[in-house]
Amino acid sequence: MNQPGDIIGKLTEQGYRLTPQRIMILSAIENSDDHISAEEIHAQIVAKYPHVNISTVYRTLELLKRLGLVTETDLGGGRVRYHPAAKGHHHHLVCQECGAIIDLDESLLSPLKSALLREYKFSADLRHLAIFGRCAKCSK
Amino acid sequence: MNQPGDIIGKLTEQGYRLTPQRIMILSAIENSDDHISAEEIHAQIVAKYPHVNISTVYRTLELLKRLGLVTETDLGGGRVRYHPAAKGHHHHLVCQECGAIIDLDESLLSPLKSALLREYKFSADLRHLAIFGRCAKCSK
DNA sequence: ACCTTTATTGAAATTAATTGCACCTACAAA
DNA sequence: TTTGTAGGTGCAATTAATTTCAATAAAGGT
Repeated sequence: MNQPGDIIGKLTEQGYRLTPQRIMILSAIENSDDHISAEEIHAQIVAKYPHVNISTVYRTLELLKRLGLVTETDLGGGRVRYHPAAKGHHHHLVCQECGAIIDLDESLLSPLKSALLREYKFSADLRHLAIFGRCAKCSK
Repeated sequence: MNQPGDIIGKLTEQGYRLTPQRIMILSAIENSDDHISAEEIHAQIVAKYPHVNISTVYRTLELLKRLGLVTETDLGGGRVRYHPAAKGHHHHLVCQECGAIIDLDESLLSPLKSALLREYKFSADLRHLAIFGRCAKCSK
C-alpha cells in the first residue's frame, strides 16, 4: 500500500510547502480506491474543516499534476477525475452508449508512443488516456 | 468545396427541423478554414442576428456531434473546437510546453484502432484526437 | 390557409474549473 | 529582530458548457 509520504517527500524536496490543506488533499487522493474528482476531495475535507476552499483543491491538483504525482483523466460526465501516479498508469475505454468503463492494458499504447517518437520526435504523455467509442455489447 | 446542403440534407432526412439558427450555425462551421469554437460561431451569428442564444449554438453542436456530422477536439486552452466531419479526420499533437500543434497522419492511429477492436471488441471513435506531450524542440 | 403536434429556442440558473487579488506564513539574509 | 521574498490561501468574480422551463415555430395533415 502506498504511503502519502511518497508524495509528501517529493513535494518538500522541490521546495513546496507542506500545508494542512495539502496533507488533507493528498490523503484523500491516496485513500480513494479509484478515481476521485476535485468536488469529492473537497467534500471530504469540508466535512472536518469547513473553511478549506475548493480553489485550493484545484490548485493543489494542478501542482501535483505538473510534478507528475497525480494523473488526470476526463472520463466524460463533465468531471475530470484524479488518481495517484504511483498507483500505476492505466487507460480506459469509455462506451458512449452505455457508459461502461473498461480498463485498458498499457501495452496496447506503447506502439503508438514509439511511433510518435520515431516519426515526429514527439514525446507523448500517455499516462492516463480515455478513448471514447462503443463497447462490444453496444456496437452490435 | 463543401455545401452546407450536405449536412442540411442529413438533418432533415432524420426528422430534425431546419431552423434559421441551425442554418447559420452550419454555414459558420462549413465556412471556417480551420477549427472553430462555439464562442466564435456565436459571435459571427450575433453580428447579424443579435437575439440568437449561445445555448442554441451548443445544442446544435451537440446534435451534429451525435449524428457524426462534426467532430469535436479539445486542443487545450479551455475551449473545445469543432470541425466538419466531411472535411476529413485528422489528429493533433499538442505540445504542453510551447503550445505548438502538429497535425498527425491518421495512419498512425489505425493499428491502435484495430488492436482495440481485436482485443476488446471495442469500436473506438478516433475521429479527432488530441495527444498531449512535448514536441521535438521542447523535449531537448 | 389553418390547426396540431412536438422539436426547438431564449433567458436565466447551474455546474465545473480557473483566475485576480489581497492577505498570510515560513524561512533566510541583513 | 527586522525585513524581504516566494509560496499559499480564501474569497469573489469569471469563463465555458449545460440544464431547466415556458414560450415559440417548423413540418405535416386537414
